Amino acid sequence: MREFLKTKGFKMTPQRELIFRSFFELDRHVSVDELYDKVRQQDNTIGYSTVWRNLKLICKVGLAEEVNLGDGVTRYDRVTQGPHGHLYCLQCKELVEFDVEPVLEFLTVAADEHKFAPDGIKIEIQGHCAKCRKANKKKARPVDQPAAKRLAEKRP
Amino acid sequence: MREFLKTKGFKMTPQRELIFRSFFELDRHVSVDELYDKVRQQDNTIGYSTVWRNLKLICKVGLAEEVNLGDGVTRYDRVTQGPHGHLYCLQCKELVEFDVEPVLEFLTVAADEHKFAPDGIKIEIQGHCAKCRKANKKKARPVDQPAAKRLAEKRP
DNA sequence: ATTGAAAATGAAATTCGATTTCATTTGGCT
DNA sequence: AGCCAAATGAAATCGAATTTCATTTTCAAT
Ligand SMILES: [Mn+2]
Ligand SMILES: [Mn+2]
Ligand SMILES: [Zn+2]
Ligand SMILES: [Zn+2]
Repeated sequence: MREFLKTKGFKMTPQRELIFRSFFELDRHVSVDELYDKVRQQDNTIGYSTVWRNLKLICKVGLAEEVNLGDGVTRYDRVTQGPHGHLYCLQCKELVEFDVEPVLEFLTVAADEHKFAPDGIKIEIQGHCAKCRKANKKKARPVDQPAAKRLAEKRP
Repeated sequence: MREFLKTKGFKMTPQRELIFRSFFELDRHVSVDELYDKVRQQDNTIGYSTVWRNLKLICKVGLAEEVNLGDGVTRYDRVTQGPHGHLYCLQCKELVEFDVEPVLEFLTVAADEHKFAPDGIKIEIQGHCAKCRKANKKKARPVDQPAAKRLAEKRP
C-alpha cells in the first residue's frame, strides 16, 4: 500500500495507514461518519477532515467510489469485481448487492442508441428488506384492527 | 386540479396555481431553482419556500418524484407512463430518458431472490452525450499533441 | 355576507453534510 | 541534519434543504 501510494505521489502517514486499513476491514458502503467513529476507537486524535480527505483519496486512486442513495449521506463503496446493483432498504438502510451482469448488454445498447458514451451505471432497487417487513408485520397486527376490518368489509 | 387537490385536503391559491401550471408546462427534471426562476417571471413576489413546498406537494400527491443524480441538486421528475432510466451527461447535465421495460422482469426476480419488497427502481447511466463529445473532440485535437504522442509511443 | 379554523405564504433563520482555509506538523528526500 | 511539499486538525465556510414564525388567505359552515 505504501508503495502503491508512493508511485502515485502520495505520502504515508500513521493516520492514513489507520484510515485505509479500517476502510478495507470494514464492511462496504461506509459513510465518513461511520469510518470516523471506527477510526477514532484506535486513535481519538484523528480529525474528521483527515478521514474525509483520505476517503476521497481512496476514490481518487480507484479503490472505491462514492455512492449516493438520495438519503443525504455519501457512502464509499469499495471497488471489487465488476459492476453491481444495490438493494436499499428504506427502513433500516441496509444495503445489499446483487449481480447486474445480465442487464449490462441491454444498457450498453440503450446508451449507444442515444449516442451516449457511458462512464458508469447505477442500478438501485429501493424497498424493504425481509427483516424489516417481518418486524413490521408483527408490530402492526395487534393494533391494526381497523385496517383489517376495512379489508374484510371490502371483500363482498 | 383544484378539485383533485380538494379531495386530498389541500387548498388552492394563486401561487399554487401558477407553480403547478409552470411545473407541468416546463420540461421535466427541474430543480427548485429552475422552477423558482420560471415562476418568478410571472409573479415576482412568490417566495422560494413556497415553490419548494409545492414541489414537495406535487410529489406527495403522486404527480412527480424526486431525482437525485449525485450532483447535489434534487430534481423533480413528472410521473408519466412507466418507469424509465436516465442517461445523464456529466458535462452539460442533460438528462434523457430511456425505456427500461425489458430489464424490469430481471430486477424483480433479483429483488425477490433476496426477499426484498421493491418500492422503486433507479437506473442511471452517466457519461457524455453526443453533443459534448463532439464539442470536446474539436477543442482537444489541436492542443492534445502530447497525449497523441504518448499514445503513439506506447504502441510498439 | 360573515366568520373562524386550518392551511398557505414569504422572509428569515436554521440545519447539516460537504468542502475549504489556515496555521502547524510530518514524511521522504538529499 | 535540513529542506519542502504533502498531510493534518480545528475551525470556518458553503450551499441546498428544511424549518420557523408572523401574517395572510382559503373555504366551509353559519
Ligand atoms: Mn456496492
Ligand atoms: Mn425522468
Ligand atoms: Zn430493512
Ligand atoms: Zn452533454
